[in-house]
Amino acid sequence: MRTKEGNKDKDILEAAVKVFAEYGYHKSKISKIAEVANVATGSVYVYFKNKEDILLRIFEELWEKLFHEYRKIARGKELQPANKFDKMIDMIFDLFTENPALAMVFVNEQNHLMLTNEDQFTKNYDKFLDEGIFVIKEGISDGTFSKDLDLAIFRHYIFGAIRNLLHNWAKEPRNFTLNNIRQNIKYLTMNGIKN
Amino acid sequence: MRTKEGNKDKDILEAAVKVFAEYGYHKSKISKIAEVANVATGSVYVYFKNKEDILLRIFEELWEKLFHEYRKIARGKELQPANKFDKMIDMIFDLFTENPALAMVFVNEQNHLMLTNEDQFTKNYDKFLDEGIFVIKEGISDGTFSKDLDLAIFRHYIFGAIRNLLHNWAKEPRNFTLNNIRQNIKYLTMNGIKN
Amino acid sequence: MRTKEGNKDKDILEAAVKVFAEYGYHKSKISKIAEVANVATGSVYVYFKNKEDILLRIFEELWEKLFHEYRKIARGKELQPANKFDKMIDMIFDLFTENPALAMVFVNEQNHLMLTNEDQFTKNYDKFLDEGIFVIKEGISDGTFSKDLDLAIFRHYIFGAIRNLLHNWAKEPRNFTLNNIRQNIKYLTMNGIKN
Amino acid sequence: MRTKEGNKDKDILEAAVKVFAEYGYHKSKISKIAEVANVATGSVYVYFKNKEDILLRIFEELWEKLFHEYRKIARGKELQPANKFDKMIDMIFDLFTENPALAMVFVNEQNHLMLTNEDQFTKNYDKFLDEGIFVIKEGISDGTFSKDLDLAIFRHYIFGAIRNLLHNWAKEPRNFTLNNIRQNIKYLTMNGIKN
DNA sequence: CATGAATGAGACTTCATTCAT
DNA sequence: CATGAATGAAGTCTCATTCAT
Repeated sequence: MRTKEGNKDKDILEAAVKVFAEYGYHKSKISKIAEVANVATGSVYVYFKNKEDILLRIFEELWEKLFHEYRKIARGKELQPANKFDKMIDMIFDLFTENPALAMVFVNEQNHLMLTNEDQFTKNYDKFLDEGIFVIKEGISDGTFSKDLDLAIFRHYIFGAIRNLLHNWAKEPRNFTLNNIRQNIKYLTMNGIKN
Repeated sequence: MRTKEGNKDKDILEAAVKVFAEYGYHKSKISKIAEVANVATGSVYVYFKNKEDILLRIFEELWEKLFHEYRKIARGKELQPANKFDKMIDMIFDLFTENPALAMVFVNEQNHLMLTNEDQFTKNYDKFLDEGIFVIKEGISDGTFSKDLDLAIFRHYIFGAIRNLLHNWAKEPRNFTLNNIRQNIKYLTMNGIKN
Repeated sequence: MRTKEGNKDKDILEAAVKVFAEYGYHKSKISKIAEVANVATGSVYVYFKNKEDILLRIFEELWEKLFHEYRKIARGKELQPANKFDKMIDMIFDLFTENPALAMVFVNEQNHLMLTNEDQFTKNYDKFLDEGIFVIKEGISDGTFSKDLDLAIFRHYIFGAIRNLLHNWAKEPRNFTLNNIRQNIKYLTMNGIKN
Repeated sequence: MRTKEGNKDKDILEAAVKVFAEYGYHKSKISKIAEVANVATGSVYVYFKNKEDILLRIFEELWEKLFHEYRKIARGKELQPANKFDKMIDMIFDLFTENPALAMVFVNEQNHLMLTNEDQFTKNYDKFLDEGIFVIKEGISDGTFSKDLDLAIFRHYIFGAIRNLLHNWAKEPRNFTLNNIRQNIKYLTMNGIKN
């Protein structure tokens, strides 16, 4: 047994991602998560208030990360809007390439959180999407993107498209090259929105 | 004997859509569905094998309907591919406009079914998407749509985009006009794929 | 379909014997009994008060029959006690040979009835056994059987032995010849009790 | 952590014997067993897979015990076959004298297990009976017992007789002296089989 | 009488959560 | 902090029984 330096916190979170990805949130047992994390069942409750709290933390860390990366890209001065958008697509794909299980959870368990923690959840989700929209607006201003775009709609459009492709990829990775997916998304979306 | 008055069958299905939409599949109790359907708890089991069977039947009826409509559109001789595509978007939006709860279930509970009934589920899902793809291929042949499209990817792209928009609309209908959503989808996608 | 002249009463009883024999009382469903009897579920309740009542009637008819046959043998003037005893063994074996399913029910479901209908049940059971004991007493009087016998015990002894053999035979008829069983019982018991 | 105080394992088993004896297997509720065992309902499922598993374990422990005792008697060198047989009768009576409820379960719930777990059940049951038959064979060899005995039949004969007497005694102990029962069984059977 | 759809009480079992050590 | 045995609330499903036709 490798000795852990006490990152039980993180171990549990990682285990939970794996387990949620495989069985879905509701069919995932705390005892299974604990087992995968190499931790006693009771220990889970030392670090997390309850089962839902685990899911919440998974998303929080995810939004946090996504938001910061997106913000960095969005507020950068060097790139053009089209390139920023391009980079944003890349960013999200890179993240989930490293952790397909995370993609599954990200895609499938959002609804559960929205049903019970709507406010807290939406806030983070919106902050992240807003950074994307920031870039689109920039592009509209400088004439790169069409000014007919309804941004409130576009944000869900692009997010839904990506989410669904990630889901299908994570479920059956051999059906698609992730790189191929990302190229197609860029192509389809760019054509869709450019002026 | 006590003869069937009305269609308890259908009543239960409709009640289930409402309840699943509101609470999500796992937090929906059979007793609640029965209550909404105005039926005794046990009666649910006269018509459905178990809880999952209800969900399965909801989707089956949905795929059935979607598939037939799509097939009719796809195989028609009068319309151009672009118009067929247009009509397909309309069709799906009309369906869910009439029944927002169905949209919620459609969007959120797919994953659960795929986890447990993958084969049966995927078959119907694929048949439906194939009809859409049929039209895209037609459009590629006659030069309407770009031949660079990767159809395996596009099908998930467009489906994901629509699904997510429907979800967000069904959750908070006042945020969007459905009509607006559909126009934007058509615009974005058409631009994205046209030659 | 053969037209029944309305012996639903008997049809149900016969079906119940078959079903109880195969599944045991508790796992037997009324609907299954009705199906085997070629009758609607509800009709069962036209003829029987409830499930237990069916079992009760099966035993009642059985005791009735056994009691009368035994009484006839016991009170006859021609035979010697040893021959009467012999005939009694034959009688019971003949009955169950014709209807192995009845043997199964007879053997296995007695306890259930005793638990809930003790008085009613015991009365009939005792009346039947008493006729057997009557013969034994006769044999003791005339010196055929040992006067050391405790009749209260012997009645359960011989009945248990027969019951268990019938059970094992009914379950796997090819393991034993019924005739062989009956000869052995006679031999063992006769030796056991004779003076 | 909460450590095991005492043997909940055993407590539940003992409680189950009492409850099964009183109500019969099917009418016994897990909650009742838990209550008698002074344990929470859920705890039962920490130690046993399900209700049937409890019954199975009761019988397993019983066969185990009976088999070992019988084997010890059967394979001993000091006693004569007739004395071994005698001791075997004693042994079984001593066991159930200490625990009448066990006798009830032993007698009444066998059939349920045979219906669903036939193989596993029969194996242990047969092993136990075989030791008894071993002694009978020994007695036939040395001329103590009649060589006309059909052993396959005799085993069920004697077992059924004992079972039924135990049942009737356990149900109404004041009707019989156990000692009286055992003497009569020995007498009847010995006479029945001796040469 | 006959029917079989409808009922709803009831029991098994699961599993998130607690808590004594 | 860590543990995992213990808990008990809660929900699915079964099926004997009823009853409107």
